[in-house]
Amino acid sequence: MAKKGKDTNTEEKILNAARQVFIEKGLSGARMQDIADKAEINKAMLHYYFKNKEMLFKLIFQETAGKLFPHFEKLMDSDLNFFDKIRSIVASYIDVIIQNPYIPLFVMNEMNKNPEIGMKTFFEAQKPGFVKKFRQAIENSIEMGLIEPINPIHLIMNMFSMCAFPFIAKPMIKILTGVEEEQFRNLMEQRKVLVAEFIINSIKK
Amino acid sequence: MAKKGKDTNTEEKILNAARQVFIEKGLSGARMQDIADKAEINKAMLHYYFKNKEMLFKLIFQETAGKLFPHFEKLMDSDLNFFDKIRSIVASYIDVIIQNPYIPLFVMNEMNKNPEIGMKTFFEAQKPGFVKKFRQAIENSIEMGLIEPINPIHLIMNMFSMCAFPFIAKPMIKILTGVEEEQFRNLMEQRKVLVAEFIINSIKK
DNA sequence: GTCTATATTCAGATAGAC
DNA sequence: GTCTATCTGAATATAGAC
Repeated sequence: MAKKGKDTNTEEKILNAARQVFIEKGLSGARMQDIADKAEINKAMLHYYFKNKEMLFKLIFQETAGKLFPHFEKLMDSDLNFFDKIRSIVASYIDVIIQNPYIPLFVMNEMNKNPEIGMKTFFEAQKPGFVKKFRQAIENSIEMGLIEPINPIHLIMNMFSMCAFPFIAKPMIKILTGVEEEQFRNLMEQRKVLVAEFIINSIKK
Repeated sequence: MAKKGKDTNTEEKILNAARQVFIEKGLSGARMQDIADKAEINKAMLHYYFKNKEMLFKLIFQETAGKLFPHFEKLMDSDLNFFDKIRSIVASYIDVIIQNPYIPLFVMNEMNKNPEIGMKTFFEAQKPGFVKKFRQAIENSIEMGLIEPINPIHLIMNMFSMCAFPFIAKPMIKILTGVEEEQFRNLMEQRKVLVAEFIINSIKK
């Protein structure tokens, strides 16, 4: 609570540096030296503050994965109608990813490559209640004749796919379509509205 | 041309082993020793047949990336109507991924992490003509009043997102929804039809 | 808490016999 | 072509002075 600069103390500096390096390079690609350099300290400090590379990684991973499903549960509890809930989730989800574009690939990749590193128990604890609530909302909407019948799991997969995948596939999209950085950003902005309407268009009766 | 077994010669054995290891662990996570073990030879052989790790990786990557967009160009040239083209692409694309479920994550991840390793030029050469043809087909369908106006890039992104992303997110999907391996396979089978209809439902006039 | 120097382990690559 | 043994460099981790 002293200086309150951004990188107040050494621990903060390390965590900030580790976050950048791990998210950019992944666990196996990251180098402790890179983290030390970026934090402007030396390698020995890393081990003073954090037992080893794995511990440091686990911290960063769990912190990062926690950002993946922000306030969706509150959103599901709100009194918005079903379609507006979809609109809100899509918009805020894409917005989160625009702010942190590397997170989806980072999380998905590490979950595939390092299934043991505690992410399973982490998510099982975290298991966002919003999934259950979302499934329920879908089933209700079907019963009420508001939308066409569809397996809720497919609908949820479709939604998150269209939100997250373009960021994962960004390098390929840029090559295949010829869009540049700024146009890509514009496209992602558009998707905050477009994806929701695309979904609603498809399921509404 | 002698034995014609599956792993006839050493080179084949190495390539098969390298393919498995690289796709599972990625470039930075793969170990030459793992490849040698899996190929049932020793490390020295790897360097006898392939200059170094990078060369071997580049080969595997390009071979693998080449599988990503199979015969789509032929398909676009066929005389199927627009909706049936979508149905065909979705079905055959998901089918390819079911056969090779790790490919999307592998390719996307390495393109992000190792943008220099020649994938850019590779895809610019390969640049599947089907994208241009697909865009054209979408624009035609809009002009003909067959479908609602939509930016072709968004439509293409939506389609490939829904096809590929569930495989990338598989570990998370299994945790969040509680589905097991076999149910997951069933879901993916269903998507060969479901995704196309979901899209068509959304855009048809 | 922070640093320099060093230990240790691991991984990629090579030499050289057969 | 194939192997064993070895070299070299890199990366994680630790010891110990300040």
